[in-house]
Amino acid sequence: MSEASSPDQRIDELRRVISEHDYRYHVLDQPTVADAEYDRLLRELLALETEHPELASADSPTRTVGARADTGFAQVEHELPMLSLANAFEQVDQDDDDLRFAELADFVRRVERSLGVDTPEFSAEPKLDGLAISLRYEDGRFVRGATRGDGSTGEDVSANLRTVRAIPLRLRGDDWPAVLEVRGEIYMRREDFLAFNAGALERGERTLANPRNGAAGSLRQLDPAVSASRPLAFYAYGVGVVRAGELPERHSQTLLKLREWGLPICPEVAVANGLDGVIAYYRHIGGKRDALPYDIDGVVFKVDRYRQQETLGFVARAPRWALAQKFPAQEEMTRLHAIDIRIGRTGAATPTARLEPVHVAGVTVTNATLHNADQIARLDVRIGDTVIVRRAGDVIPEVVQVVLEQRPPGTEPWRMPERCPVCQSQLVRPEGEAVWRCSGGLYCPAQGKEALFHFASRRAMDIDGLGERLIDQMVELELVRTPADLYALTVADLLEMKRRADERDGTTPETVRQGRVASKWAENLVAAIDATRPARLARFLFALGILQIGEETAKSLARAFGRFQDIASADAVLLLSAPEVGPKVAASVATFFAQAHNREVIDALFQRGLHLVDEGAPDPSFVQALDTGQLLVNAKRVARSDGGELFRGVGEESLKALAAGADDLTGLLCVDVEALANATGVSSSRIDIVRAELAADSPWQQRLLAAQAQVQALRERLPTDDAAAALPLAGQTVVLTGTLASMGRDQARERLEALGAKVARSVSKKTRFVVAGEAAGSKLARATELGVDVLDEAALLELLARHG
DNA sequence: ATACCTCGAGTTCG
DNA sequence: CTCGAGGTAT
Repeated sequence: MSEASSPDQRIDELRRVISEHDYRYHVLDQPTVADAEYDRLLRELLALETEHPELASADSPTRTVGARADTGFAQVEHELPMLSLANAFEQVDQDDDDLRFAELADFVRRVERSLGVDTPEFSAEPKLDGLAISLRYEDGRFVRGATRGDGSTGEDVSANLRTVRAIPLRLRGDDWPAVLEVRGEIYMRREDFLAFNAGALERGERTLANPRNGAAGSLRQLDPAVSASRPLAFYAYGVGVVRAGELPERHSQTLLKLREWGLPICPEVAVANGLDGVIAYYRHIGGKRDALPYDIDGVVFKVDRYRQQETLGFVARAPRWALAQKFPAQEEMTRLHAIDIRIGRTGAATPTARLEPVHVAGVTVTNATLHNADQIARLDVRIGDTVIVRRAGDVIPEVVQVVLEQRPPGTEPWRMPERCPVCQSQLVRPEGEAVWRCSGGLYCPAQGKEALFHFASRRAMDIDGLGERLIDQMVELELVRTPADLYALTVADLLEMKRRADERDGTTPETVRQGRVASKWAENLVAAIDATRPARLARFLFALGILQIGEETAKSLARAFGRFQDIASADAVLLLSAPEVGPKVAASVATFFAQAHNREVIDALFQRGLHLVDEGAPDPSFVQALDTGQLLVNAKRVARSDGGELFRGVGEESLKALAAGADDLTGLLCVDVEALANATGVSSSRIDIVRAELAADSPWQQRLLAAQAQVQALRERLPTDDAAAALPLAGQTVVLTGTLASMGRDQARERLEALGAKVARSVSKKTRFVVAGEAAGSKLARATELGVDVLDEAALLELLARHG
């Protein structure tokens, strides 16, 4: 590169070199210069062009941004319409390939029959999730680019397309047709999309919803400078109008030609033979879908030979020689019609989006959770919005984002209603919590129903046949209000209820019209309820639906106390010492049993024959830890969580030392301060504080004395012989994942728990081992990652057998 | 105080 | 499965 060259020579040379680098980067995917060097060349060219405006050129690789379009885009009629492809969907839940790919198989068979060919050849390529465009080249120069529009008329977005580096402004070589229309897809690489959004977030600008929207939105910018700032990419996948004889005989060869001319072609394109070939290709691309640097929504198959394409022709507007085989979509856009409030068992008010039905990942989605009011505010979801719905990870649909461009005018931010939609009670949000709750409690039918449903559910009392519909009817016809009412039901009650429900709904079942009465279901239900009368303590505790008490905590309480009555009457100060129980949980339990209406329901249950079959002795280590010192410590924690303060300035160590020095509470109240101070090393001023707060008829004195009596009662119930052999898996945490052939997960869990193991839900480094069945997923991966032992089903069975 | 680790609770569709 | 929050270990 000579220093002496004139500006126009240097400009020519730079343009040539930069174009070559663009080609190597975008088409060959083999860059030969570092980004910095490329940028330097580009800057030099830009400087020269600015300095010598007379040497400017529309197809300079600087892609100097064109003028802003004020009035929108000109309409462009496509000389040859841009086709839409027939879509085929994989039938999920089908093992047989012929059924899974029924539409694809039909397509291939139709092609075979029409052509009289045995194994037709298809050009196969991924279907990029972007925006289809058409580029027009005249004498090798880019003259115009347009969106697909409705297929026959699109919008002229030439100025924006000129800023896309992957689109050549001049074709390479010299054997191109005088007029060439290239069809292809504008898209955004995932990586570029993420980087762009990260940058936008930093600059406080609006982020793009997803790569597809990013590509489409960027092209429709009136100001090309905005397009230029977006990381757009392009792949060509076909041609529009060309004169006969100017192209090869096959589509796949045309793509190679386009590549020679400098147009980027997706490297995944291939030729597939017959049905087996196209299915294999679909699988191949599906398998590397996540590894591809861009989003795709399927693959496209086109009959490769143009001659054969002509024979097949068109149906309506879709070619009979091409088919798009779609992957199950992971994200879709749809309209949000309304936001409903659901009231859960605990009164939690959960907003739910009611959506225009849309296919996502193989199912039709009509509802999606919005979690809570904060989430709605964060997304700024409004009624009437177009939203993007995703089935994340597994199954549960969620609203990911609002498409602001499509927001109808006149919308307002959504607000949580003031009253419960079911019982009209005030909705309140406890301080520091994210959820709003209906304050109606059991008065609220929604909460009552949910409480009943929970009571009857499989993991609680497991009342077979008592489902949501039946509970709805029972509550609405005022047959049942609380779980206790279930145990008073008779077959006659149920039949009467059914009759009234049918009457109310105006439905008369076939059996009634025939003058018969179907009563089997009612007999079964009464029997199912009766079967739950002998109940297990932990399940019953869980079934009561105490806030914060799930299965695990219920088990922990059951094990620690051994007897229902001792839990129901326990002070929070005792509860706090049970494993996994802290101040919040302890308060929740104590409050529940302090409520008169809860006690009434429980009494009624016992009166109607419910009894606990597995009550036993309390857990020795739990009871032993509950000495006077621990009671004082617990009292201090309980007081603090109530927002108060007890034994201010006296630490836990000091409290324990004092209790130890004074034997018990009574001793602590009577003993000589000086002597105690000497014996324990706790300052007499601290002892005074403790004693002042435990003064006669102070509430805490009453309470702690009662608590001490409760502990004493537990002590008396401790097992006399300590021969209770240690369980083989005591203290070990294990995790189950995947499907076991020989037993259900619940059964495996019970058997492991019977050996003393704790069966947790997630894997951590504290997990002793993971049992991995068939189709184990992320938990197995995590176990491997953390180096946790993994047992297969055979090893589990062996372990269970070894320990009886 | 902080960093895990678990649990509780709510969730959709067929 | 995910989120939030409670509990415990450090």
